[in-house]
Amino acid sequence: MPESPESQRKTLEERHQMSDLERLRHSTAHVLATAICRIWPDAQFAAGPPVENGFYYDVDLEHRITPDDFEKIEAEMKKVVKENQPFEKMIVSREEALGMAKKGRLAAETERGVPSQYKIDLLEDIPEDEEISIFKNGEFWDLCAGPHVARTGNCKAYKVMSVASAFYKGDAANPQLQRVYGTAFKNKTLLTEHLERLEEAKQRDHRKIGKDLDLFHIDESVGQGLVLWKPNGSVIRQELQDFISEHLERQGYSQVFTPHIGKLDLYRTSGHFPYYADSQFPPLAEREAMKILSEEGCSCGELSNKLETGEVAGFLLKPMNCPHHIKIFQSNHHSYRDLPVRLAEFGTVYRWEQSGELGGMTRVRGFTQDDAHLFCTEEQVKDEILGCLELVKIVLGTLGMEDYRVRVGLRDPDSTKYVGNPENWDHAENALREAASTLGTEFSEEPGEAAFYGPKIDFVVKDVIGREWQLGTVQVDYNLPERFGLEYIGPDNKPHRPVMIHRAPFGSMERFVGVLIEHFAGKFPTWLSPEQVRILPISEKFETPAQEAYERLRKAGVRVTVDTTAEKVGAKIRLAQLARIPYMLIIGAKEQELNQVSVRHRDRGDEGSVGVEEFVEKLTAEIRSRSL
RNA sequence: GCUCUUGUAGCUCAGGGGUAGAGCACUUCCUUGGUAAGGAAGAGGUCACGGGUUCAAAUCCCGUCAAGAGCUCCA
Repeated sequence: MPESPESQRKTLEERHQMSDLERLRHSTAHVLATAICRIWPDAQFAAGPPVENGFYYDVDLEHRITPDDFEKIEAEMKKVVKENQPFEKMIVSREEALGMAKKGRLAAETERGVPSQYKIDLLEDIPEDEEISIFKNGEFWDLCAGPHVARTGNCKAYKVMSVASAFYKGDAANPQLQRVYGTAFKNKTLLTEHLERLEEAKQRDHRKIGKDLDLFHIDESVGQGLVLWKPNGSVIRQELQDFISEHLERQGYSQVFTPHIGKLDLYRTSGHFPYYADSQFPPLAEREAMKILSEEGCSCGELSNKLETGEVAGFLLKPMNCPHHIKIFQSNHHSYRDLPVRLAEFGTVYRWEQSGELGGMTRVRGFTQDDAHLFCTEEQVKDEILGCLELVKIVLGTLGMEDYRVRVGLRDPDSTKYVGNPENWDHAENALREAASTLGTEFSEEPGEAAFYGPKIDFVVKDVIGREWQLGTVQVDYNLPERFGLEYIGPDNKPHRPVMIHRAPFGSMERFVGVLIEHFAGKFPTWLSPEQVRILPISEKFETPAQEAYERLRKAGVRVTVDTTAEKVGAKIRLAQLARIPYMLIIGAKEQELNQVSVRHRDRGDEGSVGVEEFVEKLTAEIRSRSL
């Protein structure tokens, strides 16, 4: 995640550890600023750091920079590079720096009538004991701690990528600046390679592949962020559910089903309402109450107030499954001998995500979690967490997703959004930390990433554009058992409070499948492929043997079709390839005579001909083993 | 939610003040073939929606809705 440098100020020491590439990109950011400054001298610059795939510079400017301007900016950058200006560092006192900023001399080529306002502000953020430096390239002077490459001539492989807006210092209360993104590499070859990679990544985008392969559809008239799973996508989802269900069975889970709504009071108890009302769909008021209120001429605002205070009863589309599962747990008395109780449900939840956040399947407003809640004793917590982690590892391993990172989300000591007592938090955080250390994978502890009710372990993967997505998650919760007054009877014949664990190995089916589409670039392993085999008769004459092979495969439970169109095999193969179908069976005179089929694999190509029985045997073994 | 960009056939896109165009997909016919595109004909669109300007709007302006990128957010 590109952090804004202001909010996460780097120490000078950290800055000097900048890699060569970061240094180059940082310098190229200065070249960009120099160019922009020459084209629009009234430009006011804020910060311009290197980021994961390049750099950006934030600029406040009357003129709206559009992609049409990129060529002009790049041409001006080229001149700056050609001038081969040395980057010179000058140590100045705070007063000198402030003086320059007031004359508009910072992030500029000359003194200007107006002060360099953002630089003045940034100056204030520099700690008293830190040295203040100006970096000059040619006439362009900028407040900057460096480090830089030797000369602008080193920055010869760059590209202005995009322009977007960003809040100054990442705070929505601040003015919005234009953030110009660029990238830079040591040489043109590396730059070209990078651009090609980006182009490839575009081809893997789950929104594109989802359309090409008919996996899902999002319809304007249904609503933003509400995914319609088409038949092909549904096959994948169902296969994933069956897969995980086998492991749930093995691990002693019980499957449950619960409705999509619950009374507001339920969520008052859980703390989700009205505390998180902004991120929920608005409540549904009861019909009778609505009628009375409308007769009284009650406004929407009043209604929503009455719903919040509880004067009017209503229901909420569930933002989480936990309260329902808790009520299942509470519907029986539990002995310590019953624990752990593990309740699993593919539970659909609804959250009112900001419109600007929605995208494809990875950020949606209605989604199905492969959810479960474990109710256990304090002593069982650790083993149960390990069981959950095992599940996540099985999921990621089976799908060949190796490129993930593990994040232990802890509470932010400075925030007040967390509920529950600090002692329980310490317990829970320690339990997770211990469990994470048994993973055999590196993990990072990140304060502030905890859920409001407890700490968690997240498995985070990147999508094609480098954005990170939380998939699998395991969360320890001491809070909800407290709020709902959960208990079990211990060996001492006294009531005790159980601990709750929330976990979802996939996270949500929508997000997981979205990421999975990109992971496989649409080439799902056979067991997940919506269409596993397509039979391609060479001409109409061979439709009978094709039909026989089809029936045989159907009987074996294979998802198979026959392409009977009046096309040549070449065309049929092309379509099957585009549909990423794992196996094509070609049947012509030769095969008919030998009672065989010619096997073509989408990646391995022609694999020669075999008898149908033999093919069915190998294929079903491949599917059963869920091999990659 | 904010800023910018975009919205034309099922898909990918061209065009652009004088009432619509290509390729693919679709339908029908011809072709009966050997590992990534055989041929012909046909059908398909209130140019996202609602206003405004104009003799005339798909085209210009405003609003709404939706999508994309980034920011903010994400129990």
